Amino acid sequence: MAGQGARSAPEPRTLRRTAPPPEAAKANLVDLAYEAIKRAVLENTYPPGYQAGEVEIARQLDMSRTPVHEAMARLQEEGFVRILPKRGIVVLGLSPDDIDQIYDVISALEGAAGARIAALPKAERTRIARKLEGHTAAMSAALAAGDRIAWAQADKAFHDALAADCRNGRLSRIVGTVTDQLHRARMFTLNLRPLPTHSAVEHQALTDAILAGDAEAADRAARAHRQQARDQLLPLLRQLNLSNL
Amino acid sequence: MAGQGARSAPEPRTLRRTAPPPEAAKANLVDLAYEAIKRAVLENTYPPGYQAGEVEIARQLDMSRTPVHEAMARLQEEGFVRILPKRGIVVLGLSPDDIDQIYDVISALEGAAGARIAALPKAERTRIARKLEGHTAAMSAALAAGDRIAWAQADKAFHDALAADCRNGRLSRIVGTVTDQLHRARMFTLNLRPLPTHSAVEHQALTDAILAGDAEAADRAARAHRQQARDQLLPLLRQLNLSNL
DNA sequence: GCGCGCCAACTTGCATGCAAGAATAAATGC
DNA sequence: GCATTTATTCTTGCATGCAAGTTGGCGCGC
Repeated sequence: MAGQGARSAPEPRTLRRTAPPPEAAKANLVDLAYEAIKRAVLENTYPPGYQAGEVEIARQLDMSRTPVHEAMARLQEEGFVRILPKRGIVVLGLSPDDIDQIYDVISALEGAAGARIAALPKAERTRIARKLEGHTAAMSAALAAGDRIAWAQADKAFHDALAADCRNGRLSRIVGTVTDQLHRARMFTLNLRPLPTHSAVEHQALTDAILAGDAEAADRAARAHRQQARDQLLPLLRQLNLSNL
Repeated sequence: MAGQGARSAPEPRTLRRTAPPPEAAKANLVDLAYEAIKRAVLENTYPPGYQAGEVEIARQLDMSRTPVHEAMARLQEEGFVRILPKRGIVVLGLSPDDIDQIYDVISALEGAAGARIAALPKAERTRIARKLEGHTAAMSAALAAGDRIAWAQADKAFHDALAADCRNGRLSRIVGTVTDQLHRARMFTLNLRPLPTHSAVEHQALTDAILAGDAEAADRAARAHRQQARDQLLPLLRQLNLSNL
C-alpha cells in the first residue's frame, strides 16, 4: 500500500462534507474543509495525536491542497491542530491546564454576555429569558429521563443562546470558538461524572437576574456557573490522569 | 497611469515589510503580509474604506497573491477588513458600537487576567507587580512632561504585560488581537481628550490588589479601569460624530 | 433622449507546478 | 559492529494558470 500517509489512527477513507446547507452562505471549499476537519476533530474521528499531511486530507475531502491548507491555518489559530513546519499536521489534545485556561476565558465572557443581556430593555431581556428558561426546562426533563445526551444538548443550547443574544458579535464569536474546544472533553466525561443536578438551579439564577435587569448579578451568576463546572470537571480529569483529551 | 487600482486613498507605492526579526520565528510570507497589512491599517496607511485587490497589495509587498490571500482571510477573521466575494477587499472602520463591544470583551478578559495574576504565588505576582509599577511610573513621567505619545506607549506596555503574564495563552492572544483593533480609535482621540490623570491611580489600585493576592479586587479594578476609559472615549466619539474610525 | 441587454475587463477561488527543508534510510569508512 | 555521511523521499510554501462570477460601460432598439 503506497501513499496512505496516516500514521497513528484507524484511517477514515473519506470525510463527509457537511450536506450543502439549503440557503446558507454560498459554499466555498475553505469553509467546507474547515467545518469537516473541525468536526472530525471534535467527534474524535481525528483523535489527539493523529498526524497527516495536507494531501492525505485533501484526498479524503476530494479537493486540492489549497483549501485544506487555508482551513488548517485557521484551525491552528484556534488551537485545534499544530502545523509542524515541514513535517505535517498533528491534532492537539487538551491538557487539564488548557481546560482550566479555557474555562477562565469562557466564564469571563459569559459573565459579560449575561450582564449585557440584563442591561437590555425589559421587553428584549424578557424574551431572551423565556428562551433560556425553555432550554433549562429541557435540561431538567432530560435529567429526569436519565438522557445524558439530551441533557448535554440542552445545556449547549442554553449557553449558545446566552452568547448569541448578547448583542456583541465579537464576544459571541470568541465564545463560540472557545466553547467548541471544550466539546471533546465534556463528551468524554459525560458518562463518568454524576449528572449535574444543580446546573438547572444555576441557570435559573442567571435567568432570574436577567429578568430583574440586574447586570451585576447576571455577571456573577454566569461566572459562578462556569467555575462550578470547572471545579467538577478538572479534578475528575486529573484523577483519571487523562492528560490529553 | 493604467492599473493602479486604488480607489479611495493616496496610494502608497510600496509597503514596508517589517525588518526581518533577528531571531524570531522563521519568516514566512503569510505572516509578513499579515503584519504589514495590519500595520498599514492600524497606522491609517490604509484608511477605513480603502479598497483594493489582492494583486495590488501583492505588488506593493512584492510577493504573489497567495500569501496576501491567506493573510486577508486572517484579517477578516479578526475584523479588520471585509472580503467582498468577487469584488475586492475593503478596510473596515470602527463604529462607536464596535468600540463599545470591544471594551466589553477587553474588560472582562483583563479582569480575568488580573485575577489570575493575583492568584499566583507571592514571589511571582510580586515580580509582575513590580514590572507593572514600572510602566505606571513611566506613564506618570510622560504625563508630567506632557508627552502624549510616550504616555500612550507606557499605557500600552502596562496592558500588554497584564495580558501576557497571566499564564493563560489563549486569553493573552485574544486580548492582543482585540486590543489592536482599538489602536486606531485611541490614537485618533489621543490629542482630543484631556490627559487622563487618574489612569495611574487606577493602575496602582490593580497593582495593589495583585500584590495583596486579592483576585476578586484585581478583577474589579481591571474591569473598572477599562470601563472608565470607555465611558470617557465613547461620548467623545459620538459627540464628534466620528461614526467610522 | 431613454431603457435594456450584451460584452469586456476586472475580481477572487481553486488546482497545480516547482523548489526548498526535514526526516529517514542507505551506504560508506573505520 | 558502529558512527558518520549521503541520497532519497516525503513534507509544506509559494507562484502561477485557469475558470467562474461580478461590475460597469457601450451600443442598440425604441
